[in-house]
Amino acid sequence: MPRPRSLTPDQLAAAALAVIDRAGLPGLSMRAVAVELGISTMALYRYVEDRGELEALVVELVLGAVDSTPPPLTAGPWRARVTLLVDRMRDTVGAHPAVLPLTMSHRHRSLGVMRWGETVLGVLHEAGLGPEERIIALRALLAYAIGAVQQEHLGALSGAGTAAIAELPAEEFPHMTEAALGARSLTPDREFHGGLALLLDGMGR
Amino acid sequence: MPRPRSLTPDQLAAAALAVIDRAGLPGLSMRAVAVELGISTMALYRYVEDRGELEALVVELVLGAVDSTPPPLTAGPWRARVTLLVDRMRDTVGAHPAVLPLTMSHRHRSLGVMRWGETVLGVLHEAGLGPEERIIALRALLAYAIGAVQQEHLGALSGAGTAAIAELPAEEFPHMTEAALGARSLTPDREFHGGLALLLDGMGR
DNA sequence: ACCTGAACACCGTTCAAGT
DNA sequence: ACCTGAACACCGTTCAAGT
Repeated sequence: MPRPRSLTPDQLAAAALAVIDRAGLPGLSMRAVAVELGISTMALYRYVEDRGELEALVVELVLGAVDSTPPPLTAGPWRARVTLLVDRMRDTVGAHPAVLPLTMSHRHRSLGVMRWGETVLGVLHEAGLGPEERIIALRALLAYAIGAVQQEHLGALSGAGTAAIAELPAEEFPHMTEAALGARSLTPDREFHGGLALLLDGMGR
Repeated sequence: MPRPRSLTPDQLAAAALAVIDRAGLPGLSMRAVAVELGISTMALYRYVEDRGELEALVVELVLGAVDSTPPPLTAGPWRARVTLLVDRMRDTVGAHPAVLPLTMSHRHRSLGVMRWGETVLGVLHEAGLGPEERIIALRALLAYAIGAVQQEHLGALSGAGTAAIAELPAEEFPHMTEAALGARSLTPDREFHGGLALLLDGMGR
């Protein structure tokens, strides 16, 4: 229905993302985005069917920014290259954690993510994984990356949550309290790469 | 601030969950929950500070339902027992996928999840993992389970997304299109357990 | 003192009234 | 034909008016 005029979808999404970065996800509204763009609220509907479509544009903008350049062979063995790719995805999503809930309400079919997946599959292919192994590995890597970013930014068991866990009754939660103590020195980065290493170990056989 | 009267937090949460299950997350409103309970809208504020607190109660209700009973030793080796526990978490979250976005906006400190984590750590302990290995493993399992459920229910690369991937230009996405073909016969269950097996393999060394 | 309905300040979206 | 502001039907929450 939109008969665009002077604004590109990317400009719309960038304006919405600016609103989100400034005022958080609750601050996102059609009116706020219109003000950000200096147009009337209703003018937004020239470009977008409804609010959901605007949200989808934001998701595309954020996820589409992931770097899918194939890591050079000089980056090391395939494990190192997959790690580099997964790190890029983590950084991409982690750059705008407030957008995370939107990725869940919009079945994104981001070309950027597709290209990233293509690159990952290529490395896994070189690593000698079979066809089905590659799919399972790719999806597991993506599931882990997304879940880990979520936990890191809003989860119960990581980061700030650790302190709360340490205060659980030790009689009922002996392992949890002990784990919380051990986690004091565990940075989010080491935690993320530790879990990723488990996945990569599993792929190596 | 609430000076509860006749309703328990669980009853509030159950009413809100009923609304969500019937009308979806967008259908959740203070007014709708009040109607569900047969009380005035403002009476809700006797039990709850604001809408966010009500949402948190829903998250607690859903996640708290996870079965944390230690799997009997007869359930098999530790891998099988961890798998059983992770499956339970997957089933718990998967039972109300519409609630998933709420788990992201509310740092849940669910006792149920804590108990589940305690049980998982116990099995990992018996499996011979060291203290830090156990934390990393637990968090990786949780990240994977959450991310996988999300992908399964709303993600881009799984389920219905596969068809769209198969239609990508094969020249630019040779691996993706091939993977989509191979994924035709890959059920969500096998996919989930395939990825989980990768993690477990990594823990086994 | 307690409860609650009207009211307020928002929201997404419709639509008629302007050009 | 195009654009847009008022209006509508919601929303969460405040608060004064009722008991």
